[in-house]
Amino acid sequence: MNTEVQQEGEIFTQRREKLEQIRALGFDPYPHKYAFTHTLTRTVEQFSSRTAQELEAQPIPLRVCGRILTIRRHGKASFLDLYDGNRKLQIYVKKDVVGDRLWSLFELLDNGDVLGVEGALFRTKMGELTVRTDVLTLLAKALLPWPFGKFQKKKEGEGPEEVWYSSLADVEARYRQRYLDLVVNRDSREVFLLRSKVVRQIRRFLDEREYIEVETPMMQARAGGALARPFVTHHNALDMDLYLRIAPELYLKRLVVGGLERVYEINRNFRNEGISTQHNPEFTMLEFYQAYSDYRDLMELTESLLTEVADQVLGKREVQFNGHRISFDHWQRFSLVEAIGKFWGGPAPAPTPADLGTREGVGSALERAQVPYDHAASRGELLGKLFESVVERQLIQPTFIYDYPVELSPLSKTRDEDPAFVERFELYIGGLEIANAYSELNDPEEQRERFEQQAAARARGDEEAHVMDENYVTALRYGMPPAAGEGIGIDRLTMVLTDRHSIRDVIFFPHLRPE
RNA sequence: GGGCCCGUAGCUCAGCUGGCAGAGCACCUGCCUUUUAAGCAGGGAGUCGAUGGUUCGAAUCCAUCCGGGCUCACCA
Repeated sequence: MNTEVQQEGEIFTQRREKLEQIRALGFDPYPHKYAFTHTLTRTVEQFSSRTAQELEAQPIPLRVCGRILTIRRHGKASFLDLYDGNRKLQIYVKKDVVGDRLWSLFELLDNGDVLGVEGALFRTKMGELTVRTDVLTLLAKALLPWPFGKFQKKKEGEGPEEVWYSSLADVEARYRQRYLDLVVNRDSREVFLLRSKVVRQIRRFLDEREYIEVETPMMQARAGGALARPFVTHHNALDMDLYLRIAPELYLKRLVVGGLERVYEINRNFRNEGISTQHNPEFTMLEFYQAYSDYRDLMELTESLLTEVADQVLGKREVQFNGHRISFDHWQRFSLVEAIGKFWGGPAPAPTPADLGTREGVGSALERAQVPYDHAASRGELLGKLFESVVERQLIQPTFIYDYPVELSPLSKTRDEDPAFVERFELYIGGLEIANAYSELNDPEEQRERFEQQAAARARGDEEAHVMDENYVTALRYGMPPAAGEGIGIDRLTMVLTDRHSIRDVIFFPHLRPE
């Protein structure tokens, strides 16, 4: 949309003239506060069962406020609807009652204006709960028109009986002018209210288990803890480049070394990579660490956590996502190698664990699945590639995939039975990667070697390889208790719980303009 | 970055085999003191994303650019 054209437009000019007329009448179009007695939502919910007779016998005086949705003018008496983003309430304004001066003000009101109304409840002939206005107060004049659409009575069922349908459909406008979207698209508001509840329930769950919430640096001298390209910024006084963090992991584990045995952080990570319906350059991650535990404990914890979140936030354990019915009562677990065989979609027969035991075997499976791959890559890297292309999108029901190749996991502890693999799992729901967790590598010398291998990969041109972090190795040399840690993508989890298919629909202000 | 699609009134869109720029909602004026998608009567509103080209004539055809959506690749 072109904001300049809109602001030079006819409606804007008309409304500015009305604003001047309002001032000329002696009203402040932008007063400081309004002492309401009831929210619109509370008014509707509390008094919706009162009959006309009850309201007449026992008048309920109140002051309410909200945004004007529509005005139905009838000469010397009019109706308007106020809206608080949740419920709307009808207001009746009668010239005889409010007097000439307030009536003149009323005549200068438009939809979108924020209004306070003092009066008493009654029911109209048609039975609608309505405030009969004694005093009306303009609380904020809207100079630009709101894209309110039509409204429609909802049929039988849950939720408010009326639903407003927005005429704001343009996707870019919905993101750029989220404030409009939040008011006119009821669904949008509900997504963000639900997201807030998800975060609150996660905090409650972890707090109940003796976790403490912490904050670690967003700007780091080395961007570690994940395999991704960072954003670079510059500190002028120190004259040094700093990186926006790609993960808080290495700092959280330093805290575990420091005796904070259960820590979590819910905060932003920044990754300088592609933008898609599943990726925003900044995204919110829950990351938590639990000492004296391994990744299997975290699988249990994750099941409990997400089941409780579903219970508390949705009130049920089933959710519709992308045309699938997802149940938080049925959790599956497969090793990565197992999953490749089970979900194999290429020509029969599916590769067996033995087939996948060699680099050549994995390479031939990739060829049969017609997946192009780097022939210089190691077996573990090829396994990861094969898993992503063959299995990932098929993981609709909550599924843990465990035991990842060591090459892909420089911070994870290897399995005792097979050091080519690490104790790591990822959780998939609805085809989305929701969580990533592992038993933390706490052997400082092995960690140092892993970093060196990553440094070698980086030297070969892999920009996403992990950087060496001597300082972190030093922390491990003081002895980190055995621990397991996990990251859960809050944005993606919200997508699943709200049936949104773009990450932009669960972030208030998503990044919009790619290069 | 590749592929496909889109950009016309404040909003949602039609018009696109070239020939006076349209509809609904919103807005303005008038009437209307229990309406509720209020009603009735009248009216205003556009750099057709931008630039260049073809043409007697371009919203329409061509090229380039800008912005957006979906999708593939990389990533969580």
